[in-house]
Amino acid sequence: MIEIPSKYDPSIVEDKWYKYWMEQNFFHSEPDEREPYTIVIPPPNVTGVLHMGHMLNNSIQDILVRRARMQGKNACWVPGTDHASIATEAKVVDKLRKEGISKDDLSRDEFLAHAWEWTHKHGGIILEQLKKLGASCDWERTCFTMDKVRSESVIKVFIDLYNKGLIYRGVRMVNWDPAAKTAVSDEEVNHKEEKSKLFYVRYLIEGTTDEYVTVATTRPETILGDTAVCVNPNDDRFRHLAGKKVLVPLINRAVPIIQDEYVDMEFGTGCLKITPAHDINDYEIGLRHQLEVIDTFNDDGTLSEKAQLLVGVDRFEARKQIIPMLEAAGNLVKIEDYNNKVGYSERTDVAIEPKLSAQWFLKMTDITKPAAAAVEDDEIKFYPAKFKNLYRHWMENIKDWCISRQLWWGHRIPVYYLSDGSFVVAESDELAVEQARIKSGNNQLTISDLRQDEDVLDTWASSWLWPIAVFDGINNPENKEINYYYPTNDLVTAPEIIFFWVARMVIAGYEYRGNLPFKNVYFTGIVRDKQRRKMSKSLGNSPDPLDLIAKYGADGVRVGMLFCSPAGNDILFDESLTEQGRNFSSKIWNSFRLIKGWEVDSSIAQPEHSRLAIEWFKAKLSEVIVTMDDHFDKYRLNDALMTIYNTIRDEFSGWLLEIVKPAYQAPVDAKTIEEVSEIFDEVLRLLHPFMPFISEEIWHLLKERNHGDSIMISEWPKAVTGQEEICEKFELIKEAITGIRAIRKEKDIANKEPLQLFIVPGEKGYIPAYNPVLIKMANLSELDVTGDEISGAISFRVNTSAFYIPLGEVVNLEEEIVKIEEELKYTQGFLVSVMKKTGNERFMSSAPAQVVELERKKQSDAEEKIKMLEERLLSFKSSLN
RNA sequence: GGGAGCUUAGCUCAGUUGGUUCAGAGCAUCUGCCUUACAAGCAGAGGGUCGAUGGUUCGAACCCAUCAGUUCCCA
Repeated sequence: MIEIPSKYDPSIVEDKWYKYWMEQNFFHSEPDEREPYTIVIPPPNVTGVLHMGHMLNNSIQDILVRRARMQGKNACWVPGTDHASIATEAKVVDKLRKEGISKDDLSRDEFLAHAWEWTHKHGGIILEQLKKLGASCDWERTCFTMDKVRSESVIKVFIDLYNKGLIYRGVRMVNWDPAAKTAVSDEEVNHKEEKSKLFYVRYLIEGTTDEYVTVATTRPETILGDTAVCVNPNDDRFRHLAGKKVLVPLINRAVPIIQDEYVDMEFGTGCLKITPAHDINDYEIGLRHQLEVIDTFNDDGTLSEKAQLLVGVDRFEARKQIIPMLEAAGNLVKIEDYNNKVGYSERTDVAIEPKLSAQWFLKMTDITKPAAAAVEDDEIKFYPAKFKNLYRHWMENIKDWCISRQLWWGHRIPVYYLSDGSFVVAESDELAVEQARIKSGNNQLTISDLRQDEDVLDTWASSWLWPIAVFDGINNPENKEINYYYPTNDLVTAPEIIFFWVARMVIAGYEYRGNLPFKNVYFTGIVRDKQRRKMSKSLGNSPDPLDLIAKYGADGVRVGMLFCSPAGNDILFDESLTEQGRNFSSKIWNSFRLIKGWEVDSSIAQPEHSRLAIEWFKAKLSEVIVTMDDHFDKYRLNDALMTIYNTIRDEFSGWLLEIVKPAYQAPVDAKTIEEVSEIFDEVLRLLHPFMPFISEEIWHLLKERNHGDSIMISEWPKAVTGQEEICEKFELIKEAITGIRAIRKEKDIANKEPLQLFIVPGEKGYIPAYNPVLIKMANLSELDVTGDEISGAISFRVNTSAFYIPLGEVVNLEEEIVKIEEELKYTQGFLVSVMKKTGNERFMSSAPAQVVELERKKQSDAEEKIKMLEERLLSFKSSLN
């Protein structure tokens, strides 16, 4: 026999089996006649490293994929990475800066060479880390959002949308990130409440020497770009100013006083300065009144030449410096404290500057319609469903999507400008030249006469195609793979990217496949620490997942994370959870060691108690399978895990193995060991999706397997129906055993010491056939069924049967009486509550028949039990006298 | 300001179309055990007016209203 180590060592076992699975090519999928089951990974940033959020998210995907595979489906989990334009570009810029190289000194191609070098060096580390977790991805299918196929897909889609008239170029107020020097989408702006100041500044009315209007502003540095002052036309206070002009402080530019209902008469002074270049509302007012737009900022957030003053000074520094200047000029009236909301860039965390610029937009109003309906009608199901509301709200308030970014790392916009400012849109330089020649009528045009748009596309403009593009469904819409694997089944992601990614994938799915991209979306929560703080590098509260795996095993970490994570709820992670996971591994391992250590004697017959226990456990297992399948169907993975956790710990180890366990150093019969091994096999299969490694290890040790066998391709167990009665009966035996254990503990009687048991059977609660189990588990020397009252015995009841353990003088009769009186009181109270219903005509007539039947049964049971208790009480009392 | 959600045991959460005295799980706590698989364990136990108030109903943790607290999203 193989030597079984007393401690389970996950590190050796996990590496061994992952290697085996890879060698056997178990993760790889090809289209065939089986039902497909597909998941595409939410591609992590190519240069990212694994964090706790990835651990949770990918554990869940692996659980789903592994179960589907065991169910006989053709499971395919496509891995890959995202080029993450802003994040990656920022990292590369940072790295170059540390080397003393400024991005501004590099050409586009030089910079991209650095970026690719960085990508090749750090790219894909995260995918290697996922292997440690046990992720059963089809690695042969690994994709990257900027590889050849995906890039071609993105460009093709841009051109297609442009040709459909859905993409347009427009000068708009965008969210400008002065650190990254790019526009970002509305979704990438976080608003934060801030304590700031409200500055009251007075503007001299032109043609007077001492008449002023006073405005209130939080951004005095933008005064230099003012092109009007605005009041509400209904505001009597300012009626006399109509048609006049004021002088902008410090620079004395004359600007008109205009009237617009936008102005809130209650706020500030009721008089608003208008800076169309630097505020979205001002911009719109400017459009209405045909105001001049003066952009006083550079791309990096410093003041530009047009500001005239403080040129080159950063916007925040300029705010500080302009105050004393205004004061000196006599324009500052007062300063108040004020709370306002400021937008910050999600990527760089600097304050967003509203800025006018030419950008590319995708019209969203029409193409979102099928996508909105799909979720609304539950064609795509969200788990938990509450996120439907969020999705609907966004869809209903959708704005055009700014898809251009002023970056180099990404998919360059396939727009080529001619010298006259017109442009063509084309997939390649060659095609662009061809089109440009037609457009201009000049056949001599070459690529050097064209200038390609400098901008790249928003990262999400590639990831929204992900479920299609990984199967090359954009470039080759009729290929075998896309037709087989698409639509995918489940998407596992975070609610925070429901707009960025989920919604847009649905939109793209309908636009390019005429079909949904996935059927179910499982939203995981955010991994937080015990104090509910988000896990982050800067807080240092995030453990390194690989350290955790090394310490507790991947299996331990997987279940540890899942223990506390119902769908959509944040998970409050604590290392004690992984500890619990590891302890569970240990428990399973020891159960295995126990049965493996038994000596088998094929000459002995199977004891009755073993037969009964095995019969029961098989029945129990059917119930467990039904429960687990139900949990899986509802995506309640933590409940499914909890079910198998309790089954293994309590039912399998605590009851089954304890019952069939032979006496010390005694052998076990062949039938029992055979059946228990089969049961163990089945239990391990139910466990496998959650704990792939230890289940595989024990599965192989359990019996002789062939090379190429694996639990991961074994069959997911199926339930047998009609097992309820066996389970119910067995629960009564457990109750009796527990009752005896409680007495042992109360009276301090060691388990070794055999006890006598007398039973006064009632209609329910005692089943003679199970005596062998009772005798073994309660360590009984004698079991007698009697009609007589037992004196000097301590008693308890299961249903209407009474159990007595004679203990002579130890027994305190009065205590027994008190105990019975309490039970009686409880049961009587119960009966009263039941009779309230059965005695109520309206209940009897209006409640469903099933409920009424149940109540009747409750009533008769309770009445019977009361009768029994009263009899006992009477006889106890008489023996007391 | 607009929208959505949440409030159940010390903690994290279940509680499926109202129907067992329905108040539940895991963890934590307490008690007793190193019982020859497992102390990373076993056997037991305690603990909640289901945020508050009112209403609907034969019946409410569940449905409705109001209030309080709290979280998130959007502007």
